[in-house]
This record gives sequence, structure tokens and C-alpha cells, in this order.
Amino acid sequence: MAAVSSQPKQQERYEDSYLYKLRHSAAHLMAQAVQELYLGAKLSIGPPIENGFYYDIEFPEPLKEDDLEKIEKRMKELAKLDQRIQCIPIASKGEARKLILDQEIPGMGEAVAEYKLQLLDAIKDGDQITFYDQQRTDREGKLHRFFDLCRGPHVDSTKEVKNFKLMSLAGAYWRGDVKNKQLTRIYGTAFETKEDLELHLHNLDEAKKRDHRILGRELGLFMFSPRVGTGLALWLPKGATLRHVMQDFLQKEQVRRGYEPVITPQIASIKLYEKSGHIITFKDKLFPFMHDEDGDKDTYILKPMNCPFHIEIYQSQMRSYRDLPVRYAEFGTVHRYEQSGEVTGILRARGFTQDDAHLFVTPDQLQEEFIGVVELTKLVLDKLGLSDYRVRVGTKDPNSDKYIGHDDNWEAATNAIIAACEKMGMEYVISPGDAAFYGPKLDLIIKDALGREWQMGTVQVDYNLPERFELEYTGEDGKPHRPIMIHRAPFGSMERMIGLLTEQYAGAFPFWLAPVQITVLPIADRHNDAAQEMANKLREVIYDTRNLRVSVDDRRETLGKKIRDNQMHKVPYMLILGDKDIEAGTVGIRSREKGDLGAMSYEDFLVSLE
RNA sequence: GCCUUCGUAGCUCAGCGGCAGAGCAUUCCCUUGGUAAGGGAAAGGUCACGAGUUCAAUUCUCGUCGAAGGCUCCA
Repeated sequence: MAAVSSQPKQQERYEDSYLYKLRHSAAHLMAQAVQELYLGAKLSIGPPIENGFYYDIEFPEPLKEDDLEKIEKRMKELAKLDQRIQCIPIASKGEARKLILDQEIPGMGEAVAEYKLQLLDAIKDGDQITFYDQQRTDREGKLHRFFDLCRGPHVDSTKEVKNFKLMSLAGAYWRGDVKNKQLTRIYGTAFETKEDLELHLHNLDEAKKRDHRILGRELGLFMFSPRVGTGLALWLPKGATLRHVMQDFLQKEQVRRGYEPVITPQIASIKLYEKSGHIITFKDKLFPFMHDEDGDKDTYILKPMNCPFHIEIYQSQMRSYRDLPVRYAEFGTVHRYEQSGEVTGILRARGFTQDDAHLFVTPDQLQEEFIGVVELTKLVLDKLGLSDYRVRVGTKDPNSDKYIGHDDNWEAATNAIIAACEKMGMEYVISPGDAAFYGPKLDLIIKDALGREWQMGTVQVDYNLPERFELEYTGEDGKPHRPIMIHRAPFGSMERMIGLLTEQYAGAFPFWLAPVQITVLPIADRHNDAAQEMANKLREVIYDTRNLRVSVDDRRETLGKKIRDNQMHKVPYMLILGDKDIEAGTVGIRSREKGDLGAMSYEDFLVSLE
């Protein structure tokens, strides 16, 4: 199912499209309205975004959502004036500075130019400086202009900015840095036609119905309770079943590929994480420490990740090059104290289960093993029906000091990932700053119902933890060598993957995944026994390594009612059993997608499932 | 954590300074049926929690907790 998106269908890049210009102009028109309405408002930036635009502004008084209406109204008035818009080049920074300070619109000037001047300063000498230049001549022939430092491009007149809507308010840090002041961000959306705008708003409403939190409750997959705590999901029978099915599938694939299962504890001494380096990077993101009864003898923390445990297991014995690669897999439940504002249903929870594994390999094996893992990850997504993903190679941010290990290691690991991508002919985007603190990684990114991107499967190459833990194996030469680690999780986490899948399928999971695959519907009470019998018979059938999951709806309701309810619960097949069927030895089949398929023998139905 | 918005029955929501409402779900009764809601009745609430203003607060104000959207972060 496609995410909400209203980008042009043509091959044309969004940045070159009319829609992009339109939204850009809408943003600046909003800036003009704000300047008129709120004396002292400081403008910063207002770019178009995927489905609209925003503008970050510092307001003298906190802005409330009711204000949006007022701003929208003024924008409409300004738009109607048919003001000519141009993107004009400015020859020098000095001239640009003058333009910013000499705004004719009241309120603009030194006191409110703070962010604009900073933006101007950031422009490299020699680079082209351009301004949004909007002008009109009033009845008396007087010229009114509104300038705004801007890269462009724009539409030709404000009257083209007709079909727009201001959506919401948010805080956003200046230049994306928490240390800076938080500005007020106004989000809006704009379209060429009224119909497009309405369609977009309609699509947003539809997307909200696919929200995994709503479907999760409606379908009985999982729930949250304030008494349990933020970000801590309770898995209901159907959701737990879904998890088991997914785990079975992955486990089977892992056994085929030589993975071995391990199980590790939920808490560990803090020493383990001091050794790994996680404590320094993530000390604020851990649940409170646990202390020994007799004081400071030892401190324990709730497991935030599995790697160090697997490393301990690797290290527990002498390893020969003949033993490698070693592949340890675990569905490891971890807890991380995410900031309250970051928690999003099961897509970002405080407790979650990773389909984790760590491979310990020799340098010679690295590429082959890495490719093997990426291929497994792609196979997993393919099986789940998620074809719409992008590949991101997260590398070190050269300006940050949060990383451990030597540059040589980083270079080797990054090169290994890129070489493997090239060898596989895979499209990828390099994203500096998106590496883990111990190494670069390859992530598969998928969008949710609202078009937000989420990191799903991940594969990471790590030279640094083996070094910190002094991991070794004995080589052919009889000398100790250092293995390389591959961290990987094809689903990412069970929670996030199930959340995404729920949204992708709008709850109508494919047959092999559906928590309830078949419901048997007896028409009247006298058919209940036959229905139970049929359900029991079906439950003996092995499908895709598991017994069929069958329920019986023997409530005293009409058939129509039962069908409706089961359809709402997205059950793939309903088997209807009444007098006619019992007499003829058939069963009425109803498919979730195709509706009534008519009567069929039990055997024919089974064959149709294959 | 920060900005904005929201919290009324299990769910979806209406209401509002003066006795707490509807639909669905639940329970019971009637109905025993053939492909998307059969009929009736009952039960269900400290209007998230705590303070304040008021003769009177579910309604207004403040605080706490929880949730949603965004920012930051994401081993």
C-alpha cells in the first residue's frame, strides 16, 4: 500500500516541479503575513518539504494553534493582491545585508533580522545570493515590496497560492541544535488545485485509520496501559501469535545459514557496558541503575542491547580460524529509556525485542558474510511483502567526537560495506553521521502510513568492539588474529516491524501471517458441533511449518453479523457451515478479498490454500 | 526533554458554570438464520488525577500524569 504522498507522478525531480515553487512561495507569503500580524517576529527559514512547507519563526509571544486561522486569513488576502514574485540575484553580501535591514514592511529591521543575517553569513563568498522579491503597486501608484533571503525558485504571482492550509505548530531548534533557541515552526500544505488539496487531506485521514496503534487495538494485537508505563507494550494473543510466526520464519532461515541460538540475561553488571563503551555514549538513555544490597559492590543495568553478551560467549573459549564464522542469534529483549517525546506506539518503544545476531568473521570472510546477511535481510523483506524500501549507508560524521576506534578501522569497515553494495549492484545513499558509535552500518528504511521513515533492518561492520574486548582467534599460522564483527537485525525489532506491517497491510495480513487464518461460521446452533469438528480437523493441518490457526464463531448472531465482524477483523477465510453443506459434504467459502466463493469440498479448500 | 494539541462509559464521540448523553461493544430475553449490522431490555461514569476561582466546576485557571503531531535523539 502506498504511503500518503502527493508528489508529482512524472519523472521530474520534486525540486524542479511547479508544486515545489508553489509551496516555496506559500512559505514566504506566510512569512509576510506573520510579519504584518506579529510585530517583532523573527524569520529564519521556510523551505518546501515533501507534502507542503514550513517556516521557522521566533515569535515575541508564544503562538497558539488558534493563531493559524488568523495567519491563514491574512495570507489569503495577500495572495489575492496578485503580487508579482521574482527570485532576484544580489551582487554582494553587503548589498544583501542592506536589503535585509531596509525592509519596507514594518517590523523588519535590525531587531528582527538576527536569523536572516546569520544565514547570510553562512553563505560562502562567491556563491550566488538570491532574494524572494514580491511587489505590488497600490491604487495610488505606490510600490510595496517584500524581500526575504531565499534560494528560490518561486511561482510568478501570489495569486497562484490559492489552495493551501496551515496544518500545525511545533517547536524546532534553530539550525537543528538543542543548544540553540527553539523557534516556532508552522507547517502548511499547498496544492495546485482545490481537488488535490482535498484529496491530500482525505488521504491523511485515511492514513490515520491505518495507524498501527488503532489497528493494534481493533485487531487485538497489542495494547498500552499507563499503569504499566510509557512505551511498554502488552502483547495480546493475536499479536503474540503474529510475533511467533515471524520468529519461526526467521529462525528457520537462520538455521539454514548456520546461525546458532543463544540466550542472555535481562540485566548485567555495568562493567560489561563500561568495557563496550556504551555507558559513555548512552548513560542518559538507560533505566535507573540497580545496586547490590551492600552498597556499591556492584551496579547492574537493564539490558539496552545484546552485543556485549554475545561477545562474552565468543570469548569464553579459544577460537580457531576453522571455527569462524561464528554466528550467534537471539531474539533479545532490550530496554532503553527513550525521551518521552520520542516514544511512538510500538514503532519506537522503551522495551522491544531485536531479532539480533552477531557474526564473528575473519577478514577474508567479511565480504561474503556481509553479502549473505544483506541477502537474508532482503529475503525477509520480500517475504513480508515490503518492497518499497531504501538503502542508507550510515558513515561517521567527521565533525563529531562520539565515535570510538581508529580511523583505519572506520575506513576498512566503511569500504567493506560500500564494496559489498557495489558488488550486489544495490542502490544506496551515503549518509554521514548515521553510523553507530562503533562502526558504519547499512540500514533499510521504510515509510509508515503517514510517510515517516523508519529504520528497519540493519547490518553493521564493526572492527572496534573486537578491539576493545580484545577478541581473538588462532590463525592458520598459529598466531592470534582479531575477528571482525557483523551486527545485524533483519526485522530491526519485532515491535517496529509488526507496527509497519500492520500499517502496510491496513491490518489485512497475508494468509501465512494472519493471527487467525480461518473462522468457521456455523449458521445455527445445531451446526456448532460440526463447526468445532471442522476447526479441529483444520488445526491438524500443517501450513508453512505451523498448524493452521482456526477459530469458530458460534455466537448466537445472524450469519450476516458474523461475516461482518470477521471481515472487520480481517480474517482471510470464513468457512460457512449449514444444513445444505452438512448434507452435501461441502463448506461455503468466503475470502476476505474476493467475497463469496461458493460451496467447496473440504479437500478442495485445502488444495486452494497451497 | 522542548513546542503545540488532546484526555467524558470497554470503543467512537456529543455536551457544558446548575440532575451525565448517543451509537457500537457487554449481559439477559425473543429470534435458529445461507454471505457485511434481526428485535427488545438491562447494566455500564470520582467527566484522567490534584489544587484554585465560584453559591455551584465535567465545563474556567494552574499543576501532575497520559496520549498525538513536530524538534532533538535513536547502540
